[in-house]
Amino acid sequence: MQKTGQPTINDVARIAGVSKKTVSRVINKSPLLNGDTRLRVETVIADIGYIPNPQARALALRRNYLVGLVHDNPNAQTVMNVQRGMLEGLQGTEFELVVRPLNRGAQSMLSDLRYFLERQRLFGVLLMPPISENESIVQLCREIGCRYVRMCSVSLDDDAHMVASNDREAVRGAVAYLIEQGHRRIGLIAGPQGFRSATERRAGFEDALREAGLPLQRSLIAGGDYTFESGLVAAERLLDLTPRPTAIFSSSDTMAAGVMHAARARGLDIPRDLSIIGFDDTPVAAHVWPPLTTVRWPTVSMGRSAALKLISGVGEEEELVEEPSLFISTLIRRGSVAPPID
Amino acid sequence: MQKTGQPTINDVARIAGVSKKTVSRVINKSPLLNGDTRLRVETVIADIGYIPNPQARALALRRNYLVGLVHDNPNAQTVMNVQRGMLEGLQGTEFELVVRPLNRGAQSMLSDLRYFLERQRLFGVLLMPPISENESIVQLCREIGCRYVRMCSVSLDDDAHMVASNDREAVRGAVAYLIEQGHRRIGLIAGPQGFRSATERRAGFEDALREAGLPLQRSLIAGGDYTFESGLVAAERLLDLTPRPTAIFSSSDTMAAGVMHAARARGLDIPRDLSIIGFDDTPVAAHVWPPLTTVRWPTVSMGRSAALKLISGVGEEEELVEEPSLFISTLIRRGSVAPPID
DNA sequence: TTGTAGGCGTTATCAA
DNA sequence: TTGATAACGCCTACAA
Repeated sequence: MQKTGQPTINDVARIAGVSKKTVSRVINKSPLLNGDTRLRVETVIADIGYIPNPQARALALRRNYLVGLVHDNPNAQTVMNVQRGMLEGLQGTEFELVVRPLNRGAQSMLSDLRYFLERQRLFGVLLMPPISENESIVQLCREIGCRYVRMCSVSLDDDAHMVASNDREAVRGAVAYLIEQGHRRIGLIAGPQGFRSATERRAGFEDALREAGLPLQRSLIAGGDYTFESGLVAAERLLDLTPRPTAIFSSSDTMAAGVMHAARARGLDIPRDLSIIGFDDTPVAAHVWPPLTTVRWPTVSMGRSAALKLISGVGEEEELVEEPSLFISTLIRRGSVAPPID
Repeated sequence: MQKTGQPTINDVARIAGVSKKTVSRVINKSPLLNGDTRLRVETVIADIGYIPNPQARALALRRNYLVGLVHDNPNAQTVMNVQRGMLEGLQGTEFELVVRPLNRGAQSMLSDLRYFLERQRLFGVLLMPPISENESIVQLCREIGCRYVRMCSVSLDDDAHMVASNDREAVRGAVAYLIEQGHRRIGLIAGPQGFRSATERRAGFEDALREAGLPLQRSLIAGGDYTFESGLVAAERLLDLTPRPTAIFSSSDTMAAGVMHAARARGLDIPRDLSIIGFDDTPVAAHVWPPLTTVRWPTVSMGRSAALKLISGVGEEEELVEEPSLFISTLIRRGSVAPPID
C-alpha cells in the first residue's frame, strides 16, 4: 500500500497473486476471465477497499469520467432541477457532474466550450435549452467525440441524443382548458425570439384557438423575454385593450407574476376579472396569490434520463433500460383560472 | 504532435530544444529558470497552442484541478447564486467546478463525502450551510488534505476558511425597522432547530426587542423549517393570538410567502393589517404581492470570495488579494411593511 | 485465460 | 540553470 493510504491496482495484484492486467480485467468486467480468478481478485478488492483512481484511468483512456451540464441559466430552479435529476442518474456510478454555464451572447461562447470540453475530456454533456438549439455546438461535440444529449421543448435529434418536452401540446391543452372555462378573448405573452420554447408554446396557443374555431388576433399577442419585467410590460399592453382579454397565457411563470402585478395595479381581481396560466411550475407559481395554474414539465426526470443516456453502455452489466425521449408536461390547476364574468 | 491533435509537453520540448522538465518549469512558473530559455519555451507554447493536460497533472500531483461545491439544497436560488459566484471566481483559471449535493439526513453522508473527496482528489471544497456547521465534515477535509472554505451565517473558523454573513445584525436591523415604524407586537417565525442560521436570526430578533425595551413573549415565536407550508402553519398560530401581532419577521422568504397566504385567508391586508419581512431575497420576494421587504445576503459575492480563497496561492503571479470573510446583508425595502393601524 | 512491455502526459529526484 | 530517469495508476497490444 502506498504512503497515501489509497491502495492501488498493484496492491491488489500483489495480494491476489495475479498481474495488474488481470485486476484491470476484473475492474472492467472483461468477459474472458476465469471465474475463480475473478472471485479471488474481487475478494481482495473488497478486503482492502481498493478504488480505481479516476485520474489514472482518464489519462490512459484519454477520457474523463466526468459528465457536464452546460446551460445558459434562464431559470435557476430549472437548472437546479435538471442538475438534481442528473445526479440521481449518476448516483452509484463512477461519474461526477461538472457544471458549466455559458454566456449565449458572448462571441467567445463556442471557443469557450471547445476549450472546456477538449481540456477536460468530458465523457458527455447535457445541453440545456436554449443552447441545445445551437447546431454548431452540437457539431462541436461530434467533432471532438464528446457524447451529448440535448434537452429541448421539441425533438431536434435522434432518441439517443434527445430528451424533449411536449411544450406545444401542453400549451394547447392549457389554452383549451381556458376555452373550456368559457374564455374567448385570450391573450398570449410569448417568449423571446430565437427560443425554440417560445415558438413551440406559441404554436400550441394557436393550435388551441384554431381547434376551437376562435380567431387569432395579433393584438392579443405580446412579446416577452421570460423575465418578470417583460411580463409586466406585456400585460399592461394587453390589459389596455378594449375589450380586455379575460384570460392570459404566459409562456413563463416569472412573466405570469408580472401579469399579476399589472392586473393588481389596475384593481383587477384574479381570477374573477382575469384568468392566468403560466409555464414552468417554479416555486413562485405556488407562492403567489392566488396560486398560479401552470404547466409543469418534468425537469428532474429529464435530467435523470439524459444522464442515463449519456453513460449508457458503460457499466455493461446495467440493463440497457430504454430511457424515454419524450416527456409529458401536466397542467397544474391552482387558483388563477375561473370562468369569465362577462 | 500526437494523433489526437493535442500538442503535449513533449512536442514543446522537442521544438524548443529543451527537456520536458524545463517546459514543466515554465508552465509552473519555477523561479530558477534562465530568462532566455523561458522566453523561447513560452514562444513555442503560444505557437503550437499547447495546453497542459489536467488529467496527467492530476495523476502526477495526486491532486485534481477541481473545486467542489458541497451543499444540501435548502434553497435552489441560493445554491445557484453561490455556484455562479464560484464560477466567476474560477473564471480564467484552470479550475473547474464540481457540484455535489449531500443528504444531511442520510447515515452515509460522511462516508459519501469521503468517498467523493478522496476519489476525485479535489483541490478544495466550499461547504454551504447547513452542512458547513458539521465539524466532522470539516475534520474530514483536514484529514484528507482537501482545502475547504465554510459558508455560514456567522464565523466558525479562521478567515482563510470562512465566508460569513452577518445574519444576527441584519435581522436586528430589520426588526428595528419594524419597531421604528411603530410596531410593538412582532412575531417571529424561526428556522429549523440545529441550523446555525436559525439561531443567529432569532438572536438578532431578540437583540432588537431588547434594545427597544420590548418584552420578549414566547407566544410570539413560532417554529418553522424554511418551507412554505411551515410558514403557513406558523403564521396561522401567530394570527390566532389575541391581540394579534401587527408584524411578523420570517426567517426565510419562502416561509414569508406562507405567512402571506395565511393572512390573505383571514382577509388581512398586507401591509395595512400585517407587516412582513422575510430573509434571502429569492425571486419570490419580488414577485409576490405586495413585494416583500426582505434581507438580502450577498450569496454571489460570497461564492466568488470563497472560490478565490480556495485557490489562492496557486497561480503565484496573481496578487494575494485579501478576500473578505464577513459579508454584510442589506434590508431591501419593498411593499410589505407599513406602520400599524391600531 | 493470463502475463509482459510499453505508453498516456505530467511532475519529482537527483545528478550534471 | 538544466536534463535524464523514474514515478503516478491505469490501459492496450501482443505474446504466452
